[in-house]
Amino acid sequence: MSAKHNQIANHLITDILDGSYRVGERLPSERDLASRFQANRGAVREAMKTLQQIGLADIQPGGARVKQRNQASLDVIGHILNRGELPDREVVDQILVVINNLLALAVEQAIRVASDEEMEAICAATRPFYQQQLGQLEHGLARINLLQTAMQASKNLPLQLIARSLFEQFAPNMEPLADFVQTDHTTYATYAKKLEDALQARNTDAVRETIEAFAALNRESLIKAYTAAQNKTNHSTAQPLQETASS
Amino acid sequence: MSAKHNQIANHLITDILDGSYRVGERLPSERDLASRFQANRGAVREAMKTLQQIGLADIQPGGARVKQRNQASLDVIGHILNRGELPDREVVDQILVVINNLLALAVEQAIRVASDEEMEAICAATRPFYQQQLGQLEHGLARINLLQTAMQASKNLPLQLIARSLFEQFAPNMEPLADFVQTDHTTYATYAKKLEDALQARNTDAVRETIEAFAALNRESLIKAYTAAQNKTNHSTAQPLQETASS
DNA sequence: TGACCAATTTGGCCAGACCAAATTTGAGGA
DNA sequence: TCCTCAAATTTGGTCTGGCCAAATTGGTCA
Repeated sequence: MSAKHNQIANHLITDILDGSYRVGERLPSERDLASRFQANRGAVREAMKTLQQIGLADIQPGGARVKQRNQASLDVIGHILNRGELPDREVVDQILVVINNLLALAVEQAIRVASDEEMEAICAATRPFYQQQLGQLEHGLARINLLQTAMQASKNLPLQLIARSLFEQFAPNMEPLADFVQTDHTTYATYAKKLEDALQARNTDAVRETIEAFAALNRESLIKAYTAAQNKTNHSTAQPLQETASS
Repeated sequence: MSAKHNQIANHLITDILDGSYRVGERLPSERDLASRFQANRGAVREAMKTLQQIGLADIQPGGARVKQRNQASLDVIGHILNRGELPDREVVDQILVVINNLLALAVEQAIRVASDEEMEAICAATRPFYQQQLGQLEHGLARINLLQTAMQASKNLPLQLIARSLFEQFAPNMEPLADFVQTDHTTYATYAKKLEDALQARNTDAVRETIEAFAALNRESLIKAYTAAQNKTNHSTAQPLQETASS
């Protein structure tokens, strides 16, 4: 379905991430790979370029060598999460930590530089949480909207780019867990109200505090989702239905 | 000197960033570009792939279209900073904000998860600032070292990747300003001592506070550096020497 | 005017080839 | 035996020219 060079790239990325090649080791030559994948060297070449820009390989005349994971680009995250049935718990947890912090920073910056209209937009984004009865899906969308609105208002380009890159790699890979996530809407509503108050008071400390509360909430539901998902996949290898698991 | 596809890519990136192509507009076809740059289509192809992965262009059968700046990858930052004689003040300021926040987060996480040895490593990284008489260059290296040590200790992969990507695009582009930066080593030393105390007490709030103080200091010296650099380039178009400019 | 279909354009891929740089290898010398 | 240095090979970078499928475009017909 996807382009051939993407198939090749994904294959190589998976291999590298799985540890099939050690750090510093030389990857097979382009000609070699071309024959292995039954592809033209040009296609392999583009795949290699992907690896290079993702930061997994350092490619020079003489050979391409595998780089260390923590020397890679932010764009590896998606591939790291993509391995296995469920995304790596630890990395997901780390991402949540970072995203929450970025959100806090965005709001903090917004308080400094945003216009009244933009601040109002953020406040408006908090209201659905306690003014409306949201379904699981709508709740997720509302959270995304809050994040985006805050990023917009921060007027900080690097911050926007980071949040966007991170989120776009994060979100699609959380799909396998989606059915097992059960958000505590009530507590969320309480915190949302608190957040709006803090925003309207332009109280940076209170904002950060509230967002950390959100973070704790998210982490908690994540842990539950993981245990639920793991139970499901252990009991039946077939399709997991949306049965509810309680603590 | 550089590879041909890089030349082409850089040319196109510059054009897009300069606004030669409007958002949504179609870029010239690969064959067209190939003849313009007197290059082979394969080389152009690789250049286009670079644009795509940087997130500046969306490339499909039928044509490649320019994307919005805030939809790009984090990797555009370097190219954005690279335009003009001096990097864009605003973006540099935004990057400093983000980096300082990431550093604070890293230390915060380190306090949570790092071993005593790793915490000690961070503390050790703060000492050169007040135990030794550092030159301008050594001072910069010490700051980099502090950042890296903290990132290491945070054990947060996404955080490490973000900080690394951002910093590696940031640092080389600050070269033109390097001669005009004069750091207040004394104040830096004071804050460094405070930071170490906060670290040893594992006091998250104090850490964040201190790092914000660092941020203010950096921003201040940045502003001075910019005014000095601009005066220099205005007065003589030739090589700027390391003359000292005071407020 | 608006919907539909063919011709053209465009990206994706392929085959085979040449060059320069890096690596590997092997021969000669200490 | 071990080291050194040059030749041979490997490898990435580029080129020419061509075919295919999808997207765009333009013209035609209702």
